[in-house]
Amino acid sequence: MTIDETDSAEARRSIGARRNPASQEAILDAAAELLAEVGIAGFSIEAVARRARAGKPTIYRWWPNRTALTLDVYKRFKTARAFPDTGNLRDDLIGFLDRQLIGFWRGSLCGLVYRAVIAEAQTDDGAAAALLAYQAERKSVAVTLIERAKARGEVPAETDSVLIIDLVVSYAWHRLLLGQLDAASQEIETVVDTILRGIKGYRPL
Amino acid sequence: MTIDETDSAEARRSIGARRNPASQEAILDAAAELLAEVGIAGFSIEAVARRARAGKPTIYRWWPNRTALTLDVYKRFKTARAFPDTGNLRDDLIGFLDRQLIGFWRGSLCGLVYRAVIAEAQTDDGAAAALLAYQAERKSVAVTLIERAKARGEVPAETDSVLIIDLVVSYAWHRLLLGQLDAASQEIETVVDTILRGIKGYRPL
Amino acid sequence: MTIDETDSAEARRSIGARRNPASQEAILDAAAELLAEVGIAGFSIEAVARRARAGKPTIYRWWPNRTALTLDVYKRFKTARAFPDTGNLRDDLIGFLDRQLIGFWRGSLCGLVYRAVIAEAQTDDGAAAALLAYQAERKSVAVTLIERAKARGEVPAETDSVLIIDLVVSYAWHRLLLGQLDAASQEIETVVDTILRGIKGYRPL
Amino acid sequence: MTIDETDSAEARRSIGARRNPASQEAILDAAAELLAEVGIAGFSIEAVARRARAGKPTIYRWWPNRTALTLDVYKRFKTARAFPDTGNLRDDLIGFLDRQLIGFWRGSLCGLVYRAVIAEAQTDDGAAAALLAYQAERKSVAVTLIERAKARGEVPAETDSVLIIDLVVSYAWHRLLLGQLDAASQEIETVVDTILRGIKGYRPL
DNA sequence: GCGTAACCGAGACGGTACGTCGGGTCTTCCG
DNA sequence: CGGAAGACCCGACGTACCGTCTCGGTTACGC
Repeated sequence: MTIDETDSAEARRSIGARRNPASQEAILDAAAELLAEVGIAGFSIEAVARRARAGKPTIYRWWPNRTALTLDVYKRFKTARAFPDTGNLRDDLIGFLDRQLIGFWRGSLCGLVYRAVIAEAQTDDGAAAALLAYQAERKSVAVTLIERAKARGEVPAETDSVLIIDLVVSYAWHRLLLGQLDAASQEIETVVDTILRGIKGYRPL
Repeated sequence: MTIDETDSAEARRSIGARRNPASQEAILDAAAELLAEVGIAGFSIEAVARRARAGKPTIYRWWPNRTALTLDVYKRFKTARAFPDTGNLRDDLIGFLDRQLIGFWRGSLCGLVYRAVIAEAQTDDGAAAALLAYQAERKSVAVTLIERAKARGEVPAETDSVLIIDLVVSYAWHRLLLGQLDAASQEIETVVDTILRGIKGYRPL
Repeated sequence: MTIDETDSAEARRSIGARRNPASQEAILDAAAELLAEVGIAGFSIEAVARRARAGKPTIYRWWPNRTALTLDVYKRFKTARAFPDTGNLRDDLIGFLDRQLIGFWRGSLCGLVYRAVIAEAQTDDGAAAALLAYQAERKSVAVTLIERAKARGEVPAETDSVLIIDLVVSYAWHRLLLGQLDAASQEIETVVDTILRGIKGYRPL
Repeated sequence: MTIDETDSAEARRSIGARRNPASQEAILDAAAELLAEVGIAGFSIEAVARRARAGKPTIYRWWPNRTALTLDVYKRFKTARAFPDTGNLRDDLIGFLDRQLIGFWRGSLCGLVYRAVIAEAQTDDGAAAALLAYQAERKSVAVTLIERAKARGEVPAETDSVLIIDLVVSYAWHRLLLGQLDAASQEIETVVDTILRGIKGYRPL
């Protein structure tokens, strides 16, 4: 973890009439540490301020509510991860599920953080909006996978790209929210195959 | 709604050294009403007690925490809903999505309540366990849809019934949690078709 | 202490349509024990009922409120103590202060209990009334000391007996309520002498 | 009463990172009013907070418990009252009893408040210590009455000044705690005379 | 000799208050 | 103007007792 301890540090002072990056760092660090240590419950603005040696108003100045902060912690961890073009849709989607969703959540705090964000979005309208916006942006990126396949002639042009991505993401969310990421990582290929080709041998009556 | 007003009722008394069903009813009623009126936020034990004209200790006596109460409210609404056999899997699944999940959540408080339960399950371990158990039970019922199709020869015997149901349920959860049930109800058929047959015209390279 | 343990005893049953002395004993025992163990604070009807293995209504049936119970505990300890006639008022009053008030309170739980009663009388009207009645009764007995002295010709017939007793009792209360019984027992004789003869050598201008 | 109504006032805001005197005033005012209106019972932190439009935490921030608050209310009322020198001990003591104790308690809330303080001192150790300290300070002032008389040659130098004051104060407490201040104010002179000269016509055997 | 009345234990009930925690706002002071 | 600090009001948390009530069972007394 790239978190440097700030507990015993000298209190940061203002650096004049502009945002102090050190404070923002300290706050995000503290938030991440808290999430790691005490989990979603017990993650409060108050606790973050205490640990970061920051004033609550400093937090509220830059993040309108707890959700925004949580989401920022999430984004911070979400290093830019490209969507490498494997040349075929199946492997693209497998990689998407594995490295951007399930595997990514499993391997870091991010699963925890994202669960927190989703939970808050059920309570808080602002959080819901923020999450929706974030979702839309992420999906629009993921949709390029499908568009690439269309360009290759792998799937027809009239394919509903968004729906396909929705199905993939929905599956990942479901597993995340039920704490079943481990099981999920076992069946990624099956899931992708099902979404691409449907039920093998399906014979409608 | 099957809720009869209890606000102006005479205060309930103890009926001796055992649980007073009227109180429990009033508490669950009040909880449901509150969820309907103010949503998940603002749904507090304190508010429930006020509206139900019940003492807080009476609530805590029977429900260890807010999650338990919320789950009880959900179960209360979840009337037994059958899975009518339409004779083909496609219509079965459409009916499942429409009447048991998306449409059901849209048409009542249940969507709201379920969102609350899922949110709390991210914070509270007990809630998570309760939700998992409930999920497992519901899914095991839904799986019979697939099994019926297997018996009809509609799908091969080796089809992973649970995965199919998981995909369907995942999609519904995703829409629920993002507050997109209305949009979801428009594309139920497309979703089912995709899950059954995959991407139409998919031509793997 | 004459308290026999009742915790592990078989629960007492009703003995028919009359007061069960065993229950009353157990309740008073439990109350006394609690006062001895946890002091005035933490002495609650609930705790008494638990320890005595009695139902709360059984307590409320026989004692209208906590104060009445406390007062009964006090009376229970207050074994009949006569006012032996020493033949002169000074020794009578010294004995009264020493054996009925200060020394008596010092040597047992009674000081504690009486402090509790007085404290409750400040809050509870019923308690105030009960205490007043008890006071009146006790004082009327003590007044006989003065009447005996009148009969002996030791003090004039027009002496205000009640006032003299009031002064003696007031002094004892004051010391009790400030937790200064130990110091008080040292100056009993001086107090009595002052009350009987006033300030020695007082020469009004 | 010097209490200005704050019920309908605009809610006080924070005045920055330091104690808001307006809040403290409002809280003490509310406490005094409550004591005046509903007496010692029903005087709760909760009720004070409600009436003062203050948060409970604000009260607990500055007063560790109810006793501390009650004592502050008492001190607030205890305006500096001098001990005018009448030139003779009898009138000095009568004035002391009448204006500093019995009459003072009768004429204001102070009797009520002081009863509350004494009651709480029986339960709470901190309150007991505070009361003792207050008592000691008050008595040390009152003792000057006797010292003045000594200087005048009215009483011998070896007179136990503290004991005389104790007797006077004890009598006042006793009447206060039994709610007999009205009766007490009738017999102030008799009490003082008895303390000064003893039982008139006392003839020890 | 049998109903009935009062007692007993138990414990749930609606309440009130407790003392604590956190949310989000505000203001002061310093840089 | 930014940032630390911390007080402010508010409201919810979960707990402890209060005094009342009803229950099922038991026993003694009176008809």
